[in-house]
Amino acid sequence: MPARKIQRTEGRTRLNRDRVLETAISLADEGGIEKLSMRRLGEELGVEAMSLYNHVSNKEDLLNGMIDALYGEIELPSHDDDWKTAVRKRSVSVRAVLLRHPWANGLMDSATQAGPGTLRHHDRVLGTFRNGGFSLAMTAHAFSALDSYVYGYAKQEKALPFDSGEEAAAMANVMLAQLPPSEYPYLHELMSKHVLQPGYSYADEFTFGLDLVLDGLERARDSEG
Amino acid sequence: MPARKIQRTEGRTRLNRDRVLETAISLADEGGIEKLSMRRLGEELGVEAMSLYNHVSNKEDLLNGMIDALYGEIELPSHDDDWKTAVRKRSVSVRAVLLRHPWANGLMDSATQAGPGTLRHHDRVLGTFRNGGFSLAMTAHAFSALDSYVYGYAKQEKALPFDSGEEAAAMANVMLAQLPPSEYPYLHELMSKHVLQPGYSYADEFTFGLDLVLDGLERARDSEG
DNA sequence: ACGTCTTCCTTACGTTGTAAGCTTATGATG
DNA sequence: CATCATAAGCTTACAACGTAAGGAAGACGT
Repeated sequence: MPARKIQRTEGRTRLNRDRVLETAISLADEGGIEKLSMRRLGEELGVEAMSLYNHVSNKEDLLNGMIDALYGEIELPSHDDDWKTAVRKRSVSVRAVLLRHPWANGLMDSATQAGPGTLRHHDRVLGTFRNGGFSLAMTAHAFSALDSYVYGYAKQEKALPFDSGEEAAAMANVMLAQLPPSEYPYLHELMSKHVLQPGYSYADEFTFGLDLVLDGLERARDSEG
Repeated sequence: MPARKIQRTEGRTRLNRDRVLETAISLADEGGIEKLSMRRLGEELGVEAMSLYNHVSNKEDLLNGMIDALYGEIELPSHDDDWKTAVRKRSVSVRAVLLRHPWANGLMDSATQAGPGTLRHHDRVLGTFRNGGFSLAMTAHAFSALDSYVYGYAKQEKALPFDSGEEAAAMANVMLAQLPPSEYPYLHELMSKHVLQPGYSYADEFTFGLDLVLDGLERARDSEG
């Protein structure tokens, strides 16, 4: 069947793992993770679904690979900065990546196997704390506390039905109208007198908590026996 | 067909939304969220899958209902405690609930519609901050920072392949052996000299970060203009 | 040119959520 | 008690899913 040969020669590149992962990521970016099926992914790559299994052992492996690829997008902490600004920049970058790929955070729960990108990233963050004068135990504390906050924030941010902007404000107004003020007085107060106020944006909460954690870590490091 | 009537009379209770939600929760607790299908849930309740749709509008509604039911398990902040211990107890309770139902955290991303249990819970937490002397803006900060940490921690805790115990230590040893020390020196150090040390338990990291956040919030409240 | 190995395709199976339409049980009204 | 509307349950069916099994076609070392 020469038709195939022509097609190949006309620029249809061969499949490989990276191309599969890349396409899977942009497919998930566009339509959400639930739109990513092996069949649709194959279609996008001009290939039958089963052909993907030559480069990925199953769907779980595909998802793990996508997560690991994403860790490569995160800006690693720089050696030129002091620990605090280095770690801070990294954290801002984590949030940016999770905003760009909203499906990723939920996927990391099921991602059992850490890939090389993930390990490299973690190693550099740990190193930044160690070289910043943190003891081993305090480094463990810091790593846990910081990333709990960062990933937790990203999770909340995604779950929230509002952040800012016209459309979101309209949505928040509808929510507020359905909220009995007598039953939920504090929620009502927060929504009407704060969230719906002009200039509010949930995105701004990120740096507050981030600096709170970073300052707390610095204090904990300094007051360590 | 009298067989059915007898069966009913013999204690086969009628279906209702609460019973559906309860059973779905315990099914997810036992076999993980991926084992929860409408067919299996029906089977567990002695009913065909389609019958569930009389009490739940679709699977998403079922999952939303499960989440809202779980919020009812969380210990609400008590009015008898000062804000810090009240909120602290609540946070410990959140973590306990998420440990009891490991599938819940990942589900909360997709839970668009907040139910009455969820709203009630949030309202009480907000009220605790307000009555603890937090301004409206600072309450928003506090709520965001604290819950980001708490839910983020629970997420990490579940994703981690180790925490403590014999079995986990064996797992960690295998991981360590596969970790090239030259490429990941800090990870290697942390694992061998800290995580694998007797007495280590990742669970202990929770209170460190929790108190760090709470102390930070107190300081922020006091230094507010 | 030939044999081997990889990549891709075809077909098929069991499982999923749920739409459509039917039957049976329940509870109010005559 | 008889009747009848409404709610609750069952049956069947469909499209989409992940992937096992095996065949065909291309790439590549010799």
